[in-house]
Amino acid sequence: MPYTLPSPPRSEEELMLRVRKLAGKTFAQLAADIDKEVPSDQRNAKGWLGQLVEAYLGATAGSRSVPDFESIGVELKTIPIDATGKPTESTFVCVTPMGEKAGVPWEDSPVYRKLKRVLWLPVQANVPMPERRIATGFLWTPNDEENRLLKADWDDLMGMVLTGRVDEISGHQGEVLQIRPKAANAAAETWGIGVDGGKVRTLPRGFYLRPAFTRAILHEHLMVRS
DNA sequence: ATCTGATCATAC
DNA sequence: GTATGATCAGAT
Repeated sequence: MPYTLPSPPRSEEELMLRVRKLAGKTFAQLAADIDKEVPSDQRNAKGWLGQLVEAYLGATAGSRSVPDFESIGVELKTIPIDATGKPTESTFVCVTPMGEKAGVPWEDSPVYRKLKRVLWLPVQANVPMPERRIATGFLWTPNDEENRLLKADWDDLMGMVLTGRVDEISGHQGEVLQIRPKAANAAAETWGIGVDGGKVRTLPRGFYLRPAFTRAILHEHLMVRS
């Protein structure tokens, strides 16, 4: 029986019913279910996996700046994990604000809002796309400690952005949250803040969660090895 | 083996 | 260019 693409979930419970149906499936199976083709070269289809899962679960946000499941305020994050359950990649959160929004307090920050309620969906990494399996997804809200760590990094990093030192930021900074390039290529430019407080052209960047942080989240919620 | 900086696709 | 979805690949 073919799977019909669902309307947006009306509750977290409804969403998690769909998530449970995904557990254990391969992307070959999932793609066949909803009549899509697995791309032959994932170097040219980096976002395909996430977009397929969005369609399957009834996400509607597209490229708009709203949660994937807008009506229930849930953000979907697929996360690649190796055979031991460790994330193999960092997790993109949002673009680093460098305009008027750069100075907002943590509770009003795009990082805080994005991570307020997340559906984590681990996906097997390091195997060909058709064979990659989806694991058990779970809902997450940062606990007090996680929130404290995130806020500390936000404050530190945005302090540099606000004082015109964005070009001095490297991916080494930040305990759980880092700032790295997020652009079509290294020649891309956006407006940032200069040392004199004026506007300067600079490379667009984004906030990413370090793998060690997401690994801890997975271990809190799932039974995984090492 | 891990991490940072760079990159790919698509919609608007 | 900005937003969404991420992974690639060279450096360490």
